[in-house]
Amino acid sequence: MGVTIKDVAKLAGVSAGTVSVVLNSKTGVSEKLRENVMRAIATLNYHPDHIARSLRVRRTNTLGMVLPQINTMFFGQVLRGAGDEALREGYSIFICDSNADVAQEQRHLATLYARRVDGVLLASAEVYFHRPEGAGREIPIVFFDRIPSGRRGPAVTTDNSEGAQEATNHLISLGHRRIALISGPLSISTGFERAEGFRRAMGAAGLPVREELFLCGDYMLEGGYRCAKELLSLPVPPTAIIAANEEMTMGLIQALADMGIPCPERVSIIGFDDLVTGPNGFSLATMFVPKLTVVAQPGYETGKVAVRTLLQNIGDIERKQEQEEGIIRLPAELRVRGSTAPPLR
Amino acid sequence: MGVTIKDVAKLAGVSAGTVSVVLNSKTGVSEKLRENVMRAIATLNYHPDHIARSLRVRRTNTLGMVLPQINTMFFGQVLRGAGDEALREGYSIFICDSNADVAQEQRHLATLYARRVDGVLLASAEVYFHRPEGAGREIPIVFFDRIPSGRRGPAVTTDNSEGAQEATNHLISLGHRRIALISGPLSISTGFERAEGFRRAMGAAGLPVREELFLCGDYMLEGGYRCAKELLSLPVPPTAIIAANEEMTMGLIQALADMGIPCPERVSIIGFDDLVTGPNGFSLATMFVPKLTVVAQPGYETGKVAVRTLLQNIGDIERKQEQEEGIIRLPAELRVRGSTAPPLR
DNA sequence: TTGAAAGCGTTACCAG
DNA sequence: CTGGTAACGCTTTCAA
Repeated sequence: MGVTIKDVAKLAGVSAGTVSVVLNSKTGVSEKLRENVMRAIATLNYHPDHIARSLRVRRTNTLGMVLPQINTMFFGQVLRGAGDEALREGYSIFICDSNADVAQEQRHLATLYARRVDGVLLASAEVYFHRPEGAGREIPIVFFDRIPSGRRGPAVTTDNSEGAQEATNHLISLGHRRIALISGPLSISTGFERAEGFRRAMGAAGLPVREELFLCGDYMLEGGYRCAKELLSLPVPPTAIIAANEEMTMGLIQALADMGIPCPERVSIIGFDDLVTGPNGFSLATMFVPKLTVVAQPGYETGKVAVRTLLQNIGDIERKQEQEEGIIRLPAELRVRGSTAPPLR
Repeated sequence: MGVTIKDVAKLAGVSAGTVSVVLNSKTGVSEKLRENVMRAIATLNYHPDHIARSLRVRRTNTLGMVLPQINTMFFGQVLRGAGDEALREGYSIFICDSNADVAQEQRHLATLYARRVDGVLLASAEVYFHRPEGAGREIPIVFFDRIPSGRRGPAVTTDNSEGAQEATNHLISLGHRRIALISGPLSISTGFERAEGFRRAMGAAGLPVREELFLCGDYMLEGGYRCAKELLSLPVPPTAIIAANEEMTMGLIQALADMGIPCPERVSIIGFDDLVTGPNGFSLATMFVPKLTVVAQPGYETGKVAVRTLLQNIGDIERKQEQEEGIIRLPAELRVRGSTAPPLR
């Protein structure tokens, strides 16, 4: 069926090796020969077999990406950034949704390894990362968003601590003192760091972090909803609430609506992530009433930088150079909108 | 570096071919031999090379998916459905964002063909589809969401006409007569079909489709915004507006907000697509004020069915059977919420 | 039931 | 600068 390099060689009256040289090296071929070969390629409509090439050169120009949730706005942005950068560099990406499940993540990783991807982008469901069982070979990994302990390799994430601090400081400067955090799991790096930024800002302002105002959610909508209800049912409820990720922010808003608590009059809220959708960077946070004050994460940039870092490391390994191992923290940005206001009285 | 099938064979004291048989056929191997080989595999930590295997068997267990916009709620759902189904069947998916650009789509398709994917899932940016230039081989394609004319091969999409009819009928039954449509491009099948459903419902009710109330947008937020403003600035504005996709719905809502027009008091609105995010099927449409009445599309199911159909066709080709060529229309569902109400007076 | 050998479509090495 | 030949790691005949 398929037309191979040999067919081209035959038609052009040269050897297969020569065709390969024409195809792969810019130089070292007489102009006449090159034209000859190119014509044969065109008439036969030849397309090199990427699989055969991969087998031979031991490089697939393929990346694997596994993340805990494919259809959220944040990861949607990451996907775009990663895809754009990969395309630019001639790489394709296998995208795998682990469903935040460790077993599924392992399964995906095993598949990716078997497929000989050149590198992996990983937002791991695991708290402590061990390389996939029996990978055989070492494949460069770049962690993004959440960074498991025990990792080896570079990571790119948002400056979560700084972002949470800014959010908290904003509330403090508005005059809030009873500020609550619906935190993510402290076992996940982003959850821990955001909690830590919150604590630091509170501490710096001489405000106590009351136990009943510091609730750990699970990064899921339902958890955020539950925590919000708990907070708002307190004898003395908080005057401001920060939710530590996009889904819990929705839960929080729903709880407010269900309980009929006006925002920002009775309680100010800040979400994490700007709920950006579509290619033009439109924020859904502006469609809520009131418009949501948020800490925006640079999702697109995260994907882009993660791919760039991974490609860099792949290159370094080939050149047997030292690889990057550090954590790259992309800046978060507080976007003040209508959901935050000074507390009553 | 990597441990190969030969290493396993050597350790187990058999030939490479035998190891392959043990690995790939359930039967025809003595129990003792099998155990022997398996032990060798375990101790060596051997993992078959998927690339080499693909080259030999001329099948990659890989699918390509190209879509015009990766980070929208609708396609996010499709991605999940497709990914889940592919995983179940042992396939991996290359996901490619064409950015709704024909040239980029062609580029992606060429890459996918070179990589010898077993099949392609395509939400095409092209109105008239031609197979990618010089694909060499015929690869099965399943179209999803939008269906270009000139296609060959099956397609799965929402029952757009029916969905638009239901939406229109709902408004009519509420008493609306001046109903406007912010349509998608009529060159795109989904746009055309939704417009057609709208027309049909209006016709059946004996209502005219006024020219000034039938605007063609571009499926983008800005376009929806512009159309909405135009409609609402009319001397006699419509009492109800339907927007034909998710981004134009946002544009419509924004226009309403900017112009300070109360919904549903002064104008009722219906969006297309339910803005579902996350794994639990949570609809963002419920977070707007008022909650949005929408025509929901079964995005997850679309992805799932598309993959299933594609795999079916791949199998049929191998068995040299006739392949499916029809259009599968998944039902749309009207979800009535707060943004639709009877017109004033 | 098992082994040997011939490819799958490339690229890389080594002669000429 | 070009051609032949040997891999790459696997599966699949075909014999034994």
